[in-house]
Amino acid sequence: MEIRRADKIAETLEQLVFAGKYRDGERLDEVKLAEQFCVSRTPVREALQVLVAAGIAEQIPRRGVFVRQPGPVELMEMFEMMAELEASCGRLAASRMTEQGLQQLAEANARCQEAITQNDHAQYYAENEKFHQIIYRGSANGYLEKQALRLQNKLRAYRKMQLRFRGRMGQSMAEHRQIVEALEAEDAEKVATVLRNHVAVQGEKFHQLMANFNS
Amino acid sequence: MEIRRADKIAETLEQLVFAGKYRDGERLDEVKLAEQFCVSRTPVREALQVLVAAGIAEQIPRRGVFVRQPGPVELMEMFEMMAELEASCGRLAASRMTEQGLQQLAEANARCQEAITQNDHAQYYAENEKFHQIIYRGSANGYLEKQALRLQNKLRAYRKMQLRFRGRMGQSMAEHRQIVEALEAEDAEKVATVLRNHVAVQGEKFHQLMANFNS
DNA sequence: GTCAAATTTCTTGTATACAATTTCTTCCAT
DNA sequence: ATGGAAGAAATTGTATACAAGAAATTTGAC
Repeated sequence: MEIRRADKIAETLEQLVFAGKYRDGERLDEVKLAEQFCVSRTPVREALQVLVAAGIAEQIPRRGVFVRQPGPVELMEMFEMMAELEASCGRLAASRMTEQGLQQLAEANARCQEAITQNDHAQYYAENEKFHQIIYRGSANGYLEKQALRLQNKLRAYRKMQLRFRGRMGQSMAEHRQIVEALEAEDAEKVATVLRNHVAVQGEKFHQLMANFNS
Repeated sequence: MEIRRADKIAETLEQLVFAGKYRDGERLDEVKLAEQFCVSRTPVREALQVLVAAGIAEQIPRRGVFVRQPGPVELMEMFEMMAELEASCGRLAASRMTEQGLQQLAEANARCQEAITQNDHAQYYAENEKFHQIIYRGSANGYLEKQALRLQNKLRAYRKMQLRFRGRMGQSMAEHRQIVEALEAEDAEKVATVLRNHVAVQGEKFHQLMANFNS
């Protein structure tokens, strides 16, 4: 798989954009990138098409493609949608999660806890993501799972910032336990509510402010 | 906008695939399409990239791109996600919908009713879609709105089948009124629940069957 | 000196040529 | 006949060449 150079370039560019290597509105020069990757313009152009289709960049005909970093409003919107998606996954998982899935959740939670006691942020992020991914999987809806994974990936860089707050990791763990309890009790509404709040955190109020401001 | 021939080709191909012009797994021949569209392979290839990125087709390196029509399982999954997205939109709209939005809903509903009395299916479909789109908009979350519109578009062809059942239009209208009432009462949970059931219809039970079957 | 029109340069979009790999066909041995 | 290897044909991926439009620069008029 992936003998195509264009795919590798697309992946690399995507990571670079997510890593904030390019500013919002910055033009992605085909010839420069071609030189940089030691290929012709053709595979570069195909890679750019992928970025455009993914909403990472915008194409203006006869002008070029420009990276599109989400502003604060769009970011809040994305977080809010993430919260809703997770709530949906949780609701469905409540009645569909297998015994095995619940066990995986417990294990992931244990590893989260361990990361906290060792104060290993990077490890916590990784295990926290896995915890949520298990819930996506638990929805037994492959399409929903895929969309949730996509958005989780898009928000990764920003989620890290948000979790730097003191004590957030500890509170997050407590919420994880609540989530697992609700899943074990198969209480769909509670799972959804707790998960939504867990992900949204301060997003809701911020967004309402924005919405009122715009309308 | 859209001076690029590749974009026009992508749009056309997308419509053709949605219209069921291509079977699942069918290969999209670059040279044939190039002839068909009277262009070289280059714009055709760019168009195919777009389809692949949109999940409409799949690319196997050095083999070609093949259309990927959703099977019954994936379709149910998509319908389920649509129901969840609509529920999310409705929940958020409950507290954010403007007076103007509510009025637009009433108008759309009136046009739906008129289409029913005239037994104009096509018109009903169109107005029904608008009704839901107003709710997406009402979520005051542009990102969520966009995703909802995307999925609505993807499911259009299949939704039409589903609504052919006798009496479905009438029941659908009754549910619409329930939704508007709940929105006016700003009862977020009720809006979400009614909308979810409105969209899901028979999907839930079918899917649980599948989920149990697979695990 | 400033503004505008024209020309030049640069960039994107498309066509074509070539390379690399896969698939199909043919031919031969068993 | 069947199975496999070798070669031919076809198809994708990439490079390069060309065309068309946009941006930049120059030139000229006032």
